[in-house]
Amino acid sequence: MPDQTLALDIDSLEGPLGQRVYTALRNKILDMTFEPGMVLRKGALCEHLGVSRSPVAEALGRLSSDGLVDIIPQSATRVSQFSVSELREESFLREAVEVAAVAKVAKERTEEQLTKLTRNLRLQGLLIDDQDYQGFFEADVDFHHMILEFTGYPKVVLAAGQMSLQLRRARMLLLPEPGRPADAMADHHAILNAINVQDPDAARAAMSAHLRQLIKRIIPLERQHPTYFRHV
Amino acid sequence: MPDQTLALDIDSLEGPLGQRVYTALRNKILDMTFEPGMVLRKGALCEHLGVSRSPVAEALGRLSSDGLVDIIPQSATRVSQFSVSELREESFLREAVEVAAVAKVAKERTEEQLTKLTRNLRLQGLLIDDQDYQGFFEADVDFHHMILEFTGYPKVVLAAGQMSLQLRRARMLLLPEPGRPADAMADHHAILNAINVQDPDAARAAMSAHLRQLIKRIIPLERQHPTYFRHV
DNA sequence: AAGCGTAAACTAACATGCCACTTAAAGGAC
DNA sequence: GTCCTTTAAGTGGCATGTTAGTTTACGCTT
Repeated sequence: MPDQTLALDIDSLEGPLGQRVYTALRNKILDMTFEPGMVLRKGALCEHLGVSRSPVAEALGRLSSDGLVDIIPQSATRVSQFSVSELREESFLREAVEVAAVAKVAKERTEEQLTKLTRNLRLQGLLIDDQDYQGFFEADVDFHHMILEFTGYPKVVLAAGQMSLQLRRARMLLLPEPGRPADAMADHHAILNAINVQDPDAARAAMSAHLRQLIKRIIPLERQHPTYFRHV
Repeated sequence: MPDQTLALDIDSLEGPLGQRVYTALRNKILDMTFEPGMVLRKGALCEHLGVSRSPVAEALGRLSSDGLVDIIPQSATRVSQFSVSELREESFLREAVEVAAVAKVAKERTEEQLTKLTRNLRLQGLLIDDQDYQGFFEADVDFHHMILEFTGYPKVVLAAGQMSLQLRRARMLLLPEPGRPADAMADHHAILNAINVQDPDAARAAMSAHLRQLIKRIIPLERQHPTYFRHV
């Protein structure tokens, strides 16, 4: 397939060029369109996007500090591969932050926040009934996002997203398993219940147990997609 | 004082120019040599450092994504000011990560790790006896750093440092208080004791209580240094 | 004297040229 | 056929020219 253009990076975004290039590349990497290990040729990117090397270099630099790209000094730059240890670390960090967040939300939750979470959980049930697993996935993401938001700490939301980028990317490789959405929803129910009765410790425990399911399912991916992983 | 050269940024560092400029500026900002609100003139920096605009622009870009400088789009770039809400958020994040870290360490600590922490705590006592508060400050930082390291998660150490940069900077404004080092050491003793007896919950509680002291002391700084704070 | 409009000075952002270094493949020697 | 050498392509890093936008300050008008 000599057509390596792999879908067009559109400049329908807004902001400075460097920002737009960064966002476009980031999205492609996070949704696994750009596969781990793929070489990013700077010249080709410049030509394909119709911009000069400056914004591309800036974007690649930021992606590098995000850990999404490995820059080999005078040689090449490629989409970073997964490493099990790195995914474990991100899982640890994500759990630390989300557990602390849910505890705070459980303590201070308002009725409105409770209503929104309850509504989301009911939606999850409907989507499972309809077997709309893509929709459930999005509702799942929303559920966690709402809890982070309800801390009232906008920077916490950003930090949580930033510190688990590899995890987010690896999650795209997970295949749908039969009973999984229902199990996840049961976890969510336990979390919401703890928030409802304002029991921070129960919320912590429920969130912790829930998040540990993800890394357990991600670890075996190394055997299924060996080329996506770095075997150090 | 027209001598705005404010101490020379030395190129005694190693690595690429951009990295050196970044590190030099970062250090100056973190140790409060460059005060919050100060305008960073790119041209002056280039001339003073004897480098071109490229590495300086790269360094400022990285500092901007670190939140240490504010770049006003086609106008100027200045050292970022503190904001109480931002400091609260960083304190929350730091507590989330360090509490999770100390719980893990308490569960899995080795004898060697215990020995190193114990040795550090004894050093803290000696430094307090000698009234070497600068030395105590460094031992304090080491103590927390060691706990993060002992998780075995190198990325956690980096993330913890990266997410509390403003906190680290604001801490420089704190004036030495008479009984404070002794109190801090008592907290450290409680933390170490929980690690010793491998009680994760006690370690969590002790670390949490300890870290909440810092933000309590930082909040009042807004009244003492109003020009350093952003009053949104 | 006060208010307004204009122009000059500064900036960030982007484009481009250059160089030193790494890498890999092509070609020659054995 | 194998090994070594060399050469060409690609890259990161730095310098510099150009452009567009913002701010400031000066001077003109009223």
